[in-house]
This record gives sequence, structure tokens and C-alpha cells, in this order.
Amino acid sequence: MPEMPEVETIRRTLIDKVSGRRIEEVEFLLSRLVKWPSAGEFQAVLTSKTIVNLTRRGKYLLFHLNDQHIMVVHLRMTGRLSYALPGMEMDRFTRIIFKLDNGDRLIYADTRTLGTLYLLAPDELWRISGLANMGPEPLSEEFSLSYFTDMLKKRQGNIKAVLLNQKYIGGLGNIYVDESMAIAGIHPERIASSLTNSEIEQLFYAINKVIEDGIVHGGTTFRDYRDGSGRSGSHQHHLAVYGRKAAPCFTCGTPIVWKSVAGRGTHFCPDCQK
DNA sequence: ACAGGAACCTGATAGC
DNA sequence: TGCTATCAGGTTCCTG
Repeated sequence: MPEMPEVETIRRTLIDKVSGRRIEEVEFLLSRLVKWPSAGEFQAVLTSKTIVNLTRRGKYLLFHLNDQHIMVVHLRMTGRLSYALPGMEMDRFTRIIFKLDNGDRLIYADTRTLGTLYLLAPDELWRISGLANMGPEPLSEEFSLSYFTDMLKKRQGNIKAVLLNQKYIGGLGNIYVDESMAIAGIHPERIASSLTNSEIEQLFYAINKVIEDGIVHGGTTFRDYRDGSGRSGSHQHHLAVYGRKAAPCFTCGTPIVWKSVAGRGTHFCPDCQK
């Protein structure tokens, strides 16, 4: 579910609360979400460790611990991380509970249970291929117009598939990809290498703008997404095409088309996007 | 390299 | 009301 703006919002709403907190106990309601090491070892190593920092790379959250280990969390489609005070009602889909030294809890909840957790030593990040092989992120220095241009010129797949591929750009997902293409006026089935320099520049601007706005608005809440304090985002009120199947395009009034592209539900204006 | 589909899961909703 | 089909902010693996 969450894309870079949502994961970044979760990071920002959690960092001050969890930093400096010692994990006293890890309680599993569903231990199979831990992919490395074994659930037992994950629990044993994590217990009594202190969280010293919380960072993000693409859609991954990295909890840095005082012994240099890193707990890596990927929320996939419906994962949620939230900070809970004593007496707060438990999320119905709570899967893992981290009990903290001040009596509060960090809750991992996940409806579809597709999320993944890892506990790694600093030199073990290669174990997560999606993290190790991730491309540059929007809004970063590495994600430059020249990188973007050179990369697209080499790709023969459709632009939608390329933008979703985390090894080329880290952090984009289905919503923000559709929005970026809408803003740039690019049809999702265009072959990436066929884009002109002018189109590439517009798309580059659109991607950065859409991600920046998404962060400013605290993410997009369609159904499951909540930030670290349990609050919804508001970027859903600023979407041009995503979730607007058959509704009139804000620019030309033509009904927004829904079609499966690159294996994902894709929204676009057939008139504005060429 | 790339496309398409399946798999991993559970739940909400639309349609009949 | 109730049953069925479809879809869902992701990623990976397999086949062609």
C-alpha cells in the first residue's frame, strides 16, 4: 500500500517517539512475517536493544539499534506501524507488538499479511535484494534529469512498468506513477525510450512534484493507510486520475479510463495523455 | 529484456 | 439478503 510519501510520513511521525526507547519484549501474533533470521532469533536479538534512529530507503523503514543491528520493515500492501499508549484500542489486524521501556507499544498491523520484517547486521543489507538493488529516489541528488534521461533511453518496456520498477527509481508506486504521467501528459503504454527530451523533462518535474506534494499532505489514504499516530493523509483530495475511473478529466472533461497496464490497475485521460 | 500471469493473503464492494 | 466476481498504495518468481 504505502509508497514513498506514506512511508516517509510514518517515519516522521514515529522517529521522536521511538528514538531512545528500549524494546523490552517482542510479541508475535503472526511470526511468519519475519523473513530473516528465524522468528525466535529475531525476538532474542531485538529484546533489550535500544532504537537509536529511524531512517527510510524507498518504501523500506530502517530501525537502527544500539548494537548496530537494523530492523527493516516493508509494509507491502496493507502494513501499518503505529505508536500506542496504554489503554488504546488494539488494531483488529495487529500481528506483532513491540513493548517499550516506557510502557508504550509499537504496533505492527497488517490486514493482508503480505508485509515483511528483517533483522540484519550492518553488512547484511544484501540479504534484501529489493533494498540492495534500489535505484535513486525522487527529490534526491542522485535522481537527476541526466540519470533519468539516460535510464529511459535504454528501456524498451512501457513507461508505467519502468517507473514502477524499484531498481530504476526507488519509492514510486501505483498511485504516484499514474499521477506523474497524468501531470506530464504521457500515456502509460508509451515505450520509455520513445519519450522526447521535452517529455522526459516534464515527467521528471511531475514525479518530483507529486512526491513532494504527497509528503506535504501526509500521504494518500484510500483505505488502509494511516501514519504513525493513526491519522489519515489528505493527498487523496489532490489526485488527478487515480481512483477516478469514468469521472471527468479536470482539464478536458473526457472520462478517465481504467485499464490494466504492467499488471496494475492504471488510470489516465485518453485525451490529455499521448 | 520484456510481457503476462500466478503467488503470497484478507477484506471491501459492486453486481446480480 | 446472499452469493460471486473483482479489485486492492507491492514484490518476486516462472514461463514464453
